Amino acid sequence: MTDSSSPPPAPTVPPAAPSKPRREQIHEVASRLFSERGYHATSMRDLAGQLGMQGGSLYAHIASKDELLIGIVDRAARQFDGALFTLRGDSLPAPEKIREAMHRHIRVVADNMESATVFFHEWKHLSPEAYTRVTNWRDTIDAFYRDLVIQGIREGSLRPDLDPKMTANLILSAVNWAYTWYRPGGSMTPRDVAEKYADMLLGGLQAAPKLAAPEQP
Amino acid sequence: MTDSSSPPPAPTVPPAAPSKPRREQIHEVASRLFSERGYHATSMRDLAGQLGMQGGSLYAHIASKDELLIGIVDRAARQFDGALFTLRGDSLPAPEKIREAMHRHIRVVADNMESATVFFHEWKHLSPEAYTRVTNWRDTIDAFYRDLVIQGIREGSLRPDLDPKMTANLILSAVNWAYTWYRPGGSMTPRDVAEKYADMLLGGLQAAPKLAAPEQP
DNA sequence: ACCCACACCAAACGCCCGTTAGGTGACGCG
DNA sequence: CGCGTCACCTAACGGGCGTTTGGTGTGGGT
Repeated sequence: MTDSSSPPPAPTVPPAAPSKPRREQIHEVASRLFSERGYHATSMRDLAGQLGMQGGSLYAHIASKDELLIGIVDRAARQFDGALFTLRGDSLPAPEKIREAMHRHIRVVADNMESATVFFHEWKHLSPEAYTRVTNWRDTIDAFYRDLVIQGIREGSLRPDLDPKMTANLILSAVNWAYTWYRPGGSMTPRDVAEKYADMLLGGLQAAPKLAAPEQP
Repeated sequence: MTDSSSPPPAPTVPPAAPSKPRREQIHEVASRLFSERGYHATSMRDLAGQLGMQGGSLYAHIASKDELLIGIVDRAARQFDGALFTLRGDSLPAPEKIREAMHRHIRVVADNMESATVFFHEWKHLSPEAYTRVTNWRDTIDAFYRDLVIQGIREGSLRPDLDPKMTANLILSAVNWAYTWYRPGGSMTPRDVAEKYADMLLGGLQAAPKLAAPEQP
């Protein structure tokens, strides 16, 4: 912006500037429609109609309907990845790490309700390669939480009788299921949800932890 | 199976015996296909093919594809209802009641994996009346768990600082999400899953609850 | 023997699907 | 002005969809 000596920056054909807005608009609207109605119940003409164009015109910007789905699901997976895997290096005790992981996980869901919903509902309809890619990726997320529990048991911060697989399942149930009920406009932030969930999960629901003593004052 | 002492029960035209096996077969295969591929990705010709017949022949037994979906979803809802609402009267303390409810809930999911999957995935595609019916029904399930938590707080068996809505959400996350990972042939029975989940939820994941030494000895 | 209900088939209906092909107007550059 | 590019449109393609219609063979009842 400050240089006045150079010529206008190649206005003829931007050589490597494929970041046009229209393609992103299509992906955004597709996320919304796929999450609201489902992949197979959304037609390309529906999608085009929401963008004020005809069905066939979409193909000037995208290659196919499958490609749209793959793009949305991959994007969601990358969001989870980016949020969670920076935690691997941290040296927090396991309970804090679980709390933080739940917070980030729920935040990704909350900030990407539409693509997260598509991710959880439509991954079965991906093309075979994308399908196995997503399946393998999910296994690494499972392993992430499982390892986190194992670490906690080893360091003594988590109960030693925990089943790591089932504990990871329980944590994942809590954070994933949020896509069915969380509403971004509501009164709870993702942090609120994560804090409440982590408090309940780590501390337990029961009132008296183990008061073996007679409770006469 | 019916009765062996009475004469053959009106063999000419069973006047009100619509419980033919074929209709049930169709519903069963439809449950399987809808749960595996999704409602919109399953065609009536697919369904008929699995039963060794032509697409049009289905309509001698059923009225429409929508009716099939409604039947499957309603059946699943009735299973949950029958399992949970007999608990309303019981006078157990809340932790036992939560444990038992989770057990029954997970057992319904495990014993009806296919229709439960259809229920959780395809309820958005129901006809408007069935849609609102299912939505309202889900609210009553939410309320059931919420009331259960409120009861526990009142009677002092659950932590007084619990948010009943969020606690019910957490319990429902655990038991509902089971449809995504539970496999009936595996090593865990629904009871095993429910016991582990209830232990973790009620008792908490953390090792040392809070070594009771707030006062100086 | 007749009859009729039954379970199913073969073919078609109208409609919508994802996708492609060719055309049209606007715009910026030489 | 001429040219190319871009975003989009109109129209169509082949095919699959849910569903309907008019048979056809079979088997038990009278």
